[in-house]
Amino acid sequence: MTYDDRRIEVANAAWRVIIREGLDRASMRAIAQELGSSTGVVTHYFRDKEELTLFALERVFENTLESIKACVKEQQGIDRLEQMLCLALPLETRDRNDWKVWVAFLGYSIGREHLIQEHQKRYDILRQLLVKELADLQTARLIRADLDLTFEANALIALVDGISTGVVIYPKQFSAEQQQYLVRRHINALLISS
Amino acid sequence: MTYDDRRIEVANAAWRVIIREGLDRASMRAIAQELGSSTGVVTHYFRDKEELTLFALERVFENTLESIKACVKEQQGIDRLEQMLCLALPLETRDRNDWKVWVAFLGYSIGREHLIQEHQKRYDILRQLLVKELADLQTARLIRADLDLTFEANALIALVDGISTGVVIYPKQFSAEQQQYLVRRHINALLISS
DNA sequence: TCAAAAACATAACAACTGTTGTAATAAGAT
DNA sequence: ATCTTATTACAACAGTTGTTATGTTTTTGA
Repeated sequence: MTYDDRRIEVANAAWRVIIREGLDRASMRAIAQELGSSTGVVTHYFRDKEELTLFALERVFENTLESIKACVKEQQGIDRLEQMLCLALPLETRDRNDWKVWVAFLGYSIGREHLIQEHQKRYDILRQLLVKELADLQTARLIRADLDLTFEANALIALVDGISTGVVIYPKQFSAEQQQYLVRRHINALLISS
Repeated sequence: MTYDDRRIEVANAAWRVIIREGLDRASMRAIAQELGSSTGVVTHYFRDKEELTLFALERVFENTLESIKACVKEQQGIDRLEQMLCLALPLETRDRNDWKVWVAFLGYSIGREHLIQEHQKRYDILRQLLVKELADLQTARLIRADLDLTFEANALIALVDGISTGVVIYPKQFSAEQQQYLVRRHINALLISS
């Protein structure tokens, strides 16, 4: 097992503790115990706690981002945009855990300006991705030409964010079909009215 | 000053610390210092920390809920629904602080099942309010008759939640006009298509 | 095979946490 | 004025936290 693999194992342990106990209760000792080792391991692979928790968050983000980017190569047109958004949604029970970590970090960032900036960075990446996607759809004349693409990208992020937060709080709130329907309905409002 | 007034003063101090330092760093001592007194005052008015923090959250919720209910008596029809949702949004810089507390609690609830249930209770209240509102609009034949009102209420909550979270993370993301526009556009999709 | 390095364990540190008990003070009523 | 009660202060408690330092074990590489 390589250094990086072991690092990821530690981060995964942190990931599990955060989901089970909460971010502020994910102590070094709790993470080490979850990993089945001593705190020495944790401190050996991560300079301090912040580096560890940020790495765990980065992994959650990067994982879904990659699955989104992968989808881009397989789909086309409006379906592609819809698929991209749906891949970010907690359609399956499994995906809900990633969103739990995300929401935990969001709340943890209140009152910590540098963590807020971390989130801004990630939202920026998502926004760029969506703006690019919307621009393609616009040149293909599939969505309206008078749209403010940055604004619409933000609106799509807010849509996914709102749905997912609701599902994290109360899983039965939206079924997978209902989540997809909301995305479709939102996108429909962007289409060329013909 | 009555007992309840003083209680609220303590809760307001907690509210300020949560916004400034974060929920997990809002210690009894930090709150007492913000209040300009000793921790004895804090423990005197609240059994324990959870009672205090939940009271602070309840106040945030109750305040916006009351302003929403007040608006109900002054407006009518579709405008009323729109106004209700806009009152929950962080249109002004001031409102953002309440949303910061809300988001902080949301993240803090991850891994704490009883806090999740607290949030469910509050979402239930909002949902009931919106379902009732939508039902009135339906009987007035202002919105489509084939809508699942509970689902649509949840969708509206998700909309407001998503927008507000975005604004908390990056205030310039949505101007007040843009927030209102998103609400209007969403509502438009519910109208009778004529 | 053997030294060098990486990986892990353990313990101690100081700082901070919520809570509790006790004492001091202020307010109000009799 | 005096007794009672509400309010506030302070200190101590036991527990937890992140971090650091110092060992111990294991692996690696020549």
